[in-house]
Amino acid sequence: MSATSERNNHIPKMVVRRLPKYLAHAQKMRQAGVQWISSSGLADALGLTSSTVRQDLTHVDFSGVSKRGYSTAGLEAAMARTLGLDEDIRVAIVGAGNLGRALALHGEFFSQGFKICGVFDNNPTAIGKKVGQLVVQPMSDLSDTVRRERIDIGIVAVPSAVAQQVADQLVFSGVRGILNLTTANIVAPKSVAVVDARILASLRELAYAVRTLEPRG
Amino acid sequence: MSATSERNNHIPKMVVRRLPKYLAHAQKMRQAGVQWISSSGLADALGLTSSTVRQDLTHVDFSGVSKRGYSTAGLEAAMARTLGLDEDIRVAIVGAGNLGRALALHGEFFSQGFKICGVFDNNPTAIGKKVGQLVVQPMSDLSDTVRRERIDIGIVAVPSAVAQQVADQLVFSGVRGILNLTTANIVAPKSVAVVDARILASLRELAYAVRTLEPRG
DNA sequence: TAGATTGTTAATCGATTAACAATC
DNA sequence: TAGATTGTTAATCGATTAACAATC
Repeated sequence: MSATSERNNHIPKMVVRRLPKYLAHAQKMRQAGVQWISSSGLADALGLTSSTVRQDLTHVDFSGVSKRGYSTAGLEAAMARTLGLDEDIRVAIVGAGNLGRALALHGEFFSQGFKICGVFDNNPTAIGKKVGQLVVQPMSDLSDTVRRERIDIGIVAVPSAVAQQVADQLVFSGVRGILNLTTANIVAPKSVAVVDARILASLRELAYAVRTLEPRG
Repeated sequence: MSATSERNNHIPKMVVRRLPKYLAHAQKMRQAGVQWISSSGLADALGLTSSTVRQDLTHVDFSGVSKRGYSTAGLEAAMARTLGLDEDIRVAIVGAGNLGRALALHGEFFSQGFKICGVFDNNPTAIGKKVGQLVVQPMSDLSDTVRRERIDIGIVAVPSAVAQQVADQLVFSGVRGILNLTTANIVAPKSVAVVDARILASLRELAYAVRTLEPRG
């Protein structure tokens, strides 16, 4: 099966969620000078089984080598290619509060192929202020900037109460994916992908786990 | 089955992940003055099926009412109780960079029962600076503060390269849960729960979705 | 009462694991 | 070659959905 057809085929949701983990680990290993990693090496590092790893990698246009395992550089490249990270992904952040600014300034995104191309806010006191190299723009500029800068993804970093409204504006402006940092549930047309960052939900999950684990000694 | 035994029983992982969503929606509805919500109302709002909603709620010590549905206030309380949010959860943030500071200042956590009790960093230029009401403490203070302040959860907001090392210090200090904001995979003993916030992984998931959705027109 | 909605059981679907032949 | 490790098939496990009797 060719790379193209494999890439267009459906990859199961749970597999797509793990691909970024393989990418991060392959990158780390390669940078540490490690050239080969086995399915069980990956499994141990990521808390999976070697079976899951091998099964997952069948969905990707990349093969291991008997007796040696997977080339770290090859795996890294294959993951990046499959996830669509071989070209830069252009991102806009809506909301210039603490969280929005922190993400805009978070260097790791740059080094991982995400390019922050605009920061937007409706608050007059925020508009015009600098965030790193960028200047906070009013929401009325959103559509024009998304089109001009060919922005793919919008990050919603506003209060939950206005999250849906901001998402609607992002959809209208033509973004193709939305990262939701709020607790609100965002509804979007099927042509726009929505992923929840779930920071507060993760803390709540932890609160549950903390109470459920063996009781405090 | 009593509340206690139900709470101690295993709740499936996917169900625990959805409980925070029910909580957020029930809270929003109650605040909007809505008293009752049906399983299909919840399903529509959260992108689930009504079957999943009813099935999920069987794991919780709370019942709906025929013909009316679920009381928003009762649902909110049951979710908070089940997740262990009926008392405050005490949190420490390690890493006083952009992301760590943003989370420390993020008001929503306070209003949702998470109390930030300490911010730590190893960088001499960060130590002693104020973050909201708190003063950034050196890492050498971590253990004492975790014990004195009875901190339950540590948030890892440091560069990925030192994430495991920081997690080890948190485990040693006695936290019972870790929220990992880095791309590193954190390994901890079974007695400490680890949840990944997956911000970069979420962006990567979106990058995949964006390329896979109908091609750009 | 009649009708809407829950709680529960059974069926389906998808993800994970186990096992092993093929490979280098 | 011998042995380690992949790729793949089949079995198991868990999550979701469908269907409907019980309920108010």
